[in-house]
Amino acid sequence: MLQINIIRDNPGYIIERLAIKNFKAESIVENILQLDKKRRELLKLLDAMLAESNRLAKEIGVLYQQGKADEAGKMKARTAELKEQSGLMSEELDQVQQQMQEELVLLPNLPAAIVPPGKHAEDNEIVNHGGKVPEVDWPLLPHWDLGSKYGILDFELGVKITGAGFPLYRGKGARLQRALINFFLDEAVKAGYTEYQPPYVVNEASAFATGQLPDKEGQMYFAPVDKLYLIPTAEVPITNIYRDVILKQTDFPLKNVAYSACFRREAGSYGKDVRGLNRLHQFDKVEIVQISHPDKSYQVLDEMVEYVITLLNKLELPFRVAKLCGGDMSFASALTYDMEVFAAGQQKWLEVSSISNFEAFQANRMKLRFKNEEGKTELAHTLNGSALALPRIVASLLENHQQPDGIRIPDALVPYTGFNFIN
RNA sequence: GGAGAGAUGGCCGAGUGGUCGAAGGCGCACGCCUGGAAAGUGUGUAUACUCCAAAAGGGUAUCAUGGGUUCGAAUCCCAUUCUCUCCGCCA
Repeated sequence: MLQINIIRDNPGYIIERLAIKNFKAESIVENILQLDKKRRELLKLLDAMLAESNRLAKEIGVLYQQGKADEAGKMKARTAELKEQSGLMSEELDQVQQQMQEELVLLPNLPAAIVPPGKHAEDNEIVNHGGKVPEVDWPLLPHWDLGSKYGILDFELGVKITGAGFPLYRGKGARLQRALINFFLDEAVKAGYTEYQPPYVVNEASAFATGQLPDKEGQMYFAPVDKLYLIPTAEVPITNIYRDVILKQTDFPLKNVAYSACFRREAGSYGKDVRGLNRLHQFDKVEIVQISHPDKSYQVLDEMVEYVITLLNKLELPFRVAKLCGGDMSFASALTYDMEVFAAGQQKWLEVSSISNFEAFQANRMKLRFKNEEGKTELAHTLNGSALALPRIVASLLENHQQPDGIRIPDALVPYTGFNFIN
């Protein structure tokens, strides 16, 4: 959520910047400014009324103490009148404030200055790449074929037990999952992140704070009896640690990492993009979250991208890094880098991590602040990214490291798997 | 699930209708003291919105949350949520 004072001070700038995200903000900004003006007018009147009310109440108290009950009684008429008026006015104010809030949550975050203009993924800028795409003279299989060939992945069984998008991992396939989770967590801890084990279900307030509610409600699994949501990412519980918190400057940088299963309904997904492990309803992910001083957040973002690159290098996967264009960025992000790995069996690039700086956008919504040099409270910046999401990493690992007679495990992972070949 | 007790500032804790945004203590910040530190001592120390060109200063709201009674609520009433204790159940 954008801060109202920024909109008030420079509405033209907001409209201009949001155009980079192909978002037409004119009418919303106009509505917000009007509502804000109305709100402040009402607030001024209401406060004056309440102030008078408070003053009279005190005077009446003094009169009673002095035994002047009849004088006090006369003043009560005025307070009753004030009470009725202020009641009506505060209802009106609530309404205006709610309307303003509804408009405010419609505005996406402003893109950072270096975000390239553009409409689609094709307009993204590739800013880095590495690793080698395998060149072999035998046919490379997609991971779903490799999965059944070596008995490590079972999609049909998942359909029987739960439904599409809930595969089972078996034998070395299951052990590979466990190894990757531990590998990612250990690497993050070595890089200075604090490990957390969060709840997998969250309440409404948490889902709202990270922006899943109200508009992405349909994307989450929901347990109505207890009004709890299954998390779509560990970002939700981990970022919510800091909801309604005022940090000290010395708390920065806050670096957290968490493994969790992630649950996504993926309503509306279909077709070839959802084949195999490419898109699932339940998957494993290790997520990194940083809370940063506003002056440092872009430095932190670069650091996070560099960190994920080291992971991809250790897994010996061909990758590329894209700086997202305005049109491809998410609602809350100010700058996003997508990390993609090449899946040689499908001949496709798969997104395995999306690392974003949200600046103060999330922090504003969940009131995450810190005391700055002058002792004033100021919004902190939040950042997060996958490091990494397992299914597409597994897909790419299987497809790129396949041999005619099995699948090679990269050296960095062997201490975690306990084996170096799947056949 | 049943019965009972409770929820006050960063923390502990006082406060049962007015002078209470809230005693006292701890913590923290700054100063004094000291060669330096500790101890001691003094001062300060919630958040949001808003008025004012800004600073200074003022107003309003907030004692779990929402509603009610009252001229006036941290204090009384109702509902909700959460915590603790005991009983039951249980990996």
